[in-house]
Amino acid sequence: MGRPPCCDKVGIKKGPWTPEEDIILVSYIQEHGPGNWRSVPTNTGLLRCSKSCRLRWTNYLRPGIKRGNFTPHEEGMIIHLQALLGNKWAAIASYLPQRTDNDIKNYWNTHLKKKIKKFQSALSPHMASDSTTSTCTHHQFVPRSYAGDDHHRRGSSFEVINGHSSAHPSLNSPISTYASSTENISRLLEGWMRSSPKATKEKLHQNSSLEEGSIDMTGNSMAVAAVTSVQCYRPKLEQGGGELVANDEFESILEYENLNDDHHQTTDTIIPSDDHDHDHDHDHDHEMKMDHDQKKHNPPLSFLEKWLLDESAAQGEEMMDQLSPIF
DNA sequence: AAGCTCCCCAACCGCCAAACT
DNA sequence: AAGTTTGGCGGTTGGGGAGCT
Repeated sequence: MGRPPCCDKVGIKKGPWTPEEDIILVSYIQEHGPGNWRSVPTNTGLLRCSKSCRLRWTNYLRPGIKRGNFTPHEEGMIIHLQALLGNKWAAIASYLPQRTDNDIKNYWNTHLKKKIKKFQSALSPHMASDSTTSTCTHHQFVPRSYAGDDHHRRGSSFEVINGHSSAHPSLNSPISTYASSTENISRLLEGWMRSSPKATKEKLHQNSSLEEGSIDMTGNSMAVAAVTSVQCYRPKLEQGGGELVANDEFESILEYENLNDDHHQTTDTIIPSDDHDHDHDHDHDHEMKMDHDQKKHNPPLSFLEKWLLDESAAQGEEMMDQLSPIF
């Protein structure tokens, strides 16, 4: 009955991933694409459970990921979106294409929560009780409690277009994806080499499957395959967006959304059917296709999405300006 | 230099809906 | 239809680096 077990519990390695493991995983995914995580440990020989492989890929190795150095713009967006959506990190991450939900969650817990609390304390001591259910000082958005709200909690922040999972809108651009993939692994190895040159040398000798050529794979040749396996997705507001308790401004936007629901195409219908049979020989045609593909994978944002991004950018920066003297 | 504390973040854990047989 | 596993999510933890004494 049911599926076979994803992996045996005995002999499963835990803890930090080594560069060797990363390279094996990335190479495998570049060849086979993300998904079917159950078969990854078996096929790669990695002594990791499928879940660990998936997490490593989505949170660290996946192309297009930017790490650290959150800009004021991003900070503002996170604050804004957290106030709007609550601790829906996956949903928030869908509006910050280069960031993972884990990264945003960490940044919120380690930096922003404190900042907000401090800010609220400065404004009014009684407001600072719980920043996770906080109100945004600019918009007064009060998200309902998401705890126990399974329908809302399990809502996907991505609309799957091509039937693949592990989606992220950052994958909309194959070119940047290519660069980022190379960057991520190179950076990883660079750090590893720098931190322990001796250990690196020893490890390379120990692992016969990792000849120097394998390391070179982190360069262009390695990432080439990644381009072909890139999947395209777009962020989508969760169905439960209407449940938000909002101020007048926001309610009017929701009304606008509702009014336009009948006229809006869904994500599924907005994507034109596959037209790869067309002639792409000429450069012009190619450019046209590139443009078309970009539009196809980045359909126009809904009014709410546009508003959110615009407002987040503007208000976020404004908010950070106000916050800066306090910190 | 050594010891201590604090902080950050990668990775794990547990839960749940969906998928699968 | 029922039982089992996967994939995805949010919460939490602990190793290690940074800063302080």
